[in-house]
Amino acid sequence: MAQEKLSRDAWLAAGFRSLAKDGPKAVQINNLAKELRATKGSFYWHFRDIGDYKEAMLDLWRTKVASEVVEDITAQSTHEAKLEALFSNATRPPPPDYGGRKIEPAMRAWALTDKDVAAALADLDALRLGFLKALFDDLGLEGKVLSELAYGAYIGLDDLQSKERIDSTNAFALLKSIVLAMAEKT
Amino acid sequence: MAQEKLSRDAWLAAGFRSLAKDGPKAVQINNLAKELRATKGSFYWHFRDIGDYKEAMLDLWRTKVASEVVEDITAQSTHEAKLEALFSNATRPPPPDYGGRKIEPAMRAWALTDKDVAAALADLDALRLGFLKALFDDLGLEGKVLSELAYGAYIGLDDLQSKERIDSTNAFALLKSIVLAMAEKT
DNA sequence: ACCTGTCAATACCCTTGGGTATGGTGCGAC
DNA sequence: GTCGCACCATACCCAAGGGTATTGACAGGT
Repeated sequence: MAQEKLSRDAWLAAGFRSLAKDGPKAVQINNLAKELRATKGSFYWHFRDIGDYKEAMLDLWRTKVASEVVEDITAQSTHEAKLEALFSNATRPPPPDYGGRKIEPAMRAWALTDKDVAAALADLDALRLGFLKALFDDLGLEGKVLSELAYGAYIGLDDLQSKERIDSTNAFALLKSIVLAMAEKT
Repeated sequence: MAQEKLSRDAWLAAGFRSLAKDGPKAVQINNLAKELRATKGSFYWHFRDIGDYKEAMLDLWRTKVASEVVEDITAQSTHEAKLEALFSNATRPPPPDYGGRKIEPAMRAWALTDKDVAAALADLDALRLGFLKALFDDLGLEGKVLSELAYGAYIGLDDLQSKERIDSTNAFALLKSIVLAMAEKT
């Protein structure tokens, strides 16, 4: 954490760590600088202002962290493999450098007070919900309502897990078995 | 909203409205005063400082809004009626004066940056999870994991509903039918 | 050796928000 | 009517945080 030259990515990673650790209001220039043992001088070299920084965080999050679940699953061929990939992805947290498991609840919290974050999150939600709906529809199930339930459970369990000492693997396994049982009926 | 004399409760209600509408960082003295067409003079008459105010909000929320679901359900006698009350409670939002449906996601967001809110929320989570577990256990189901899944879905759907244009009633109905089907198997 | 571009430290300014002190205003009690 | 208290407005102070300007350190190329 104490290196000679700081990079844009180093500042962004510090932002994700702080966001995951202490919530949206910890994403402050002075705070990040202290984390990196640097000063604002470096920050304002790499970023025009804090809006620019936020934008960069959202871009990085959208592409590198959040959306790759979809790509992971579309890579699979059979429906069973897709479901498998879906639930294993739901269980596996993002890399720690991008905030780990706490990053998404923190982003959703941030969206409450920041319109840009809210917009990015709305895009992601629509993407994931549409994707889930299509996946469940292909299985002959009621995609719309089932996708909402599943995604809701995903969000809520992530939030619960980030606050209380709860492991969501069992809950996801239960949900998976439920979906499988429903799919077999058709 | 423009009345002669302000009461402690009026300030608190304004806090809940602001919290639900614009997130945790909208709960500021000047902002609340503007909402109530008053000034800080009134605030500091009714409350010692902002910590005192937060404490009062949490107390009110804990007792009047959040916990009454549990009481609502324990009032029922049969298991079926309890389940019915559970899911109808999950669908019905809190009164608008206490922030309506958006209040709980906002509280969970607030918990990320405020230790007192986090503590209150942890209590509530433990209460509800324990309650759900007991209820499902009584039905002969795997209470622990099922309660986590159900509560996770509750939290997530609430959050989704507060951000995107989604109605959670169908998802809850589906979850309810799933629980009923599992209960019949025993 | 020197110049140039990259990167960062320091010292500021300005706005915002919590907090305080003090001075009103209305109204019931006597 | 005037005293006293509940209630609130006004004018401040202070710390924090975003933003800017200036200066300095170091490297690579010539």
